[in-house]
Amino acid sequence: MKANDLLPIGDLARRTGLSVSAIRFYEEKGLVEPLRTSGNQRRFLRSDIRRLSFILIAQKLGLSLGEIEDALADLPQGRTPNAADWKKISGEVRQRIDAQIAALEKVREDLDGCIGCGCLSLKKCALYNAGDKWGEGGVGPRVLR
Amino acid sequence: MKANDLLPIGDLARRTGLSVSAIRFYEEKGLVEPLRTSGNQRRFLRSDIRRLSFILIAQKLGLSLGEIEDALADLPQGRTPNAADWKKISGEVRQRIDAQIAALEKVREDLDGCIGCGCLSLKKCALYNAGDKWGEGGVGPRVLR
DNA sequence: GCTTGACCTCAACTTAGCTTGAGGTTGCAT
DNA sequence: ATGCAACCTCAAGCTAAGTTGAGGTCAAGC
Repeated sequence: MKANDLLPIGDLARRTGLSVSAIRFYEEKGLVEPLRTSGNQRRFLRSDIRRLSFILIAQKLGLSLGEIEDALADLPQGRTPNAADWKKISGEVRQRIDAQIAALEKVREDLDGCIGCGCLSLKKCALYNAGDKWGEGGVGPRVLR
Repeated sequence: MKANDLLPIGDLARRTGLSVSAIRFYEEKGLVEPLRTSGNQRRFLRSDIRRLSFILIAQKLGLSLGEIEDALADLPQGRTPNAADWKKISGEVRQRIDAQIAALEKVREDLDGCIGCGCLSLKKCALYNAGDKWGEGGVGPRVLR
């Protein structure tokens, strides 16, 4: 087998499907903390493959990199995370999925009501009012501050 | 009752919860096409309230403004859309919701499998591979071109 | 008929999440 | 020992979806 398990950034990119620049960007954001060779090249742990895969998955669930960082804060960067570690943060993700599904089902229900009435006519419309609730986490017009 | 049903932009903003600047931005994008007074001020049809509400809803389902424009292309800009019009495009949205729910259920299922094995370890991992499927429409690392 | 709040345009700025490019260095295979 | 692909940093650019501000105009009520 290979002498040690440290991966250069290109390998990690190939194995995660991420671009090299994206991985460097994630490092900048503190999501991964690779080691460095004496010549300053990044060397990643095998466990970083999981870490990055997790980032991809969490992103697709709509979490921002900041939120992902928080979630990953529980995972020790030095130690290869074990099943219990993953179970914990996967559990958090699972809750998020459940919440999203529930929200979507609510929308669908409201929309079905609206299809009948052709409304979408504000104030009195369930869909419209629901909108303000499931707005958290959506895109929508930005309200700064 | 009021002489005619043309609304200035501020009224529309108040009634949709959007900001004035956002509505102007949507016009720029071709999502609404208000009339103009002789003095060049925008005047919106009542039906634009629905139109904008629909935009808000569709956005929260993760559609981009471009996709929303496509969906709305079926709605005539001059004529007040009727129940059948709305039914048609609401139907499209409903399908989208269904698809999203199904995708999330798939992820949840896979994640449950992964919690057991603590994997997330690529290639062989269902979650990882699923990722590439439900990636369409997600955020994720940008791949241009 | 004047005032004043609502409206107008246009340009520049914002945030997230990256990509691209320039210019230079490393490290593995031969 | 050397070639060259893969790596490095840093700055600038990009997209989406708006916001903010400057400087100016409109229109409705008194």
